Amino acid sequence: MSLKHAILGFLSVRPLSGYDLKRAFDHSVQHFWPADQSQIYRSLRQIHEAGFVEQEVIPRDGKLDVKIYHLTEAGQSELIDWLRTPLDPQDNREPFLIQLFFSGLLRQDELLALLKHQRSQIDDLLQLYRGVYNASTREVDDADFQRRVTMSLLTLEYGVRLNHAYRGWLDEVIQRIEQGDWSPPTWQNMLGQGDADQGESNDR
Amino acid sequence: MSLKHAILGFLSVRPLSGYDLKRAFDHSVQHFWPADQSQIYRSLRQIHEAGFVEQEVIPRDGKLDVKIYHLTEAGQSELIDWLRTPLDPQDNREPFLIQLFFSGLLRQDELLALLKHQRSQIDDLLQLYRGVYNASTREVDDADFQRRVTMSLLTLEYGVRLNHAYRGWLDEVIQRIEQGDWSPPTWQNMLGQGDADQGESNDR
DNA sequence: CTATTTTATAGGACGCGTCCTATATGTTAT
DNA sequence: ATAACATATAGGACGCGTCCTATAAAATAG
Repeated sequence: MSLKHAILGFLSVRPLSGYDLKRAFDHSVQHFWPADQSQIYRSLRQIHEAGFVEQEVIPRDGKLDVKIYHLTEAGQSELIDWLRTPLDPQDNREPFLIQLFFSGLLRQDELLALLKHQRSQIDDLLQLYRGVYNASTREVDDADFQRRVTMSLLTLEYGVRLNHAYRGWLDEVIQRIEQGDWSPPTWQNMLGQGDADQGESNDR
Repeated sequence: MSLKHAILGFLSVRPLSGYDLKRAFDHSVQHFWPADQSQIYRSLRQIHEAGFVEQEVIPRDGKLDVKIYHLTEAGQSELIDWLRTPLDPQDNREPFLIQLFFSGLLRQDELLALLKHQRSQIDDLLQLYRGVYNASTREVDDADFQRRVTMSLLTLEYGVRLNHAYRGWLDEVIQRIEQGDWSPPTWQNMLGQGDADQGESNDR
């Protein structure tokens, strides 16, 4: 259900067409929420039917009309309601884990090739993130815009942190398998290398 | 496409019914690949039509037949082929990031409440994982079984590592927002607190 | 000058996943 | 004794997402 709300989020800044929205997605949240063009238009239609946006139709001779979507009050409050709603965390299906889980059917060198390929993929992603970071830290204007840039960087940081952790895990798995170490990891091992923090300070 | 291959994976160990498969999923890979009962049966039908499994039909008076699925040679090689195929990493859509991204419409205390709720959810998950870990380290029999337990623990370790990183990131975001610090994080910040490793050793 | 890209919207087909419901019997809880 | 759960399979409806295709004109690249 997040795509519709992300659209409302963008429209809360200023009115946009479906095409504008596609670009907005591609330029800001694409890293953690890629949006399909078709899906945007379909969602827009549903959002419109629900009364969360109004269409400003701009005719173009011969071609299909351009439709600029304006957030209504109902849309604004729907968005804010959703923003306030705690979501339960997603189960992040990672197909690679299925491969690893059933990799008993592979030879050790095949498994290692798979793991190393995965690691290089993560490295590529991490480098891509770094590029995004470098690009985004160049222009900072007013305070409101600054806040938005920071938000953007926080979500980017999420991506970097998680992929960095992924990379670290892959490294250790590769090391263990290369050394033929099939002993089960300890819980301390699981939390990360030198980390002695037990995380027993749940303040809630 | 991973569900079908996961099913083939389970069937490569021993023939199972749809019902058995559902239990197998729930007891071993549920943490990173929850499987819907209906979806399992549907996939089983498709896998059967593709010739990757054979049905052993066991009639039950009045009730629907029990069908035990046996992996065929075609199925075995399909599985091994897939296991050898490098997959590109998934984009892990995390709805919470959308909320954070558009949280400019919330008051600071509302944002903090959201963040802390998320953190407690992660803590719950982490504790659940710890329970799974404790349960799985109790029984270790033969060497082949040991290998499977270790595989299981490696995937669990993946979950622990990533959620641990998630938690750490949340903690820092909470801290920054509580201190009203809206300055953009540095790249060093992004890679994790005291971590000076630049990860420039891409051997591929 | 031609080919591609950009601007702009939208439908079709299909895959995967979730939730709900139906059917039917035996076995445990309360 | 009755309610709930386990065993076992399967269809319907629906949502979200992806990929492909159509249409059409202007702008830009080679």
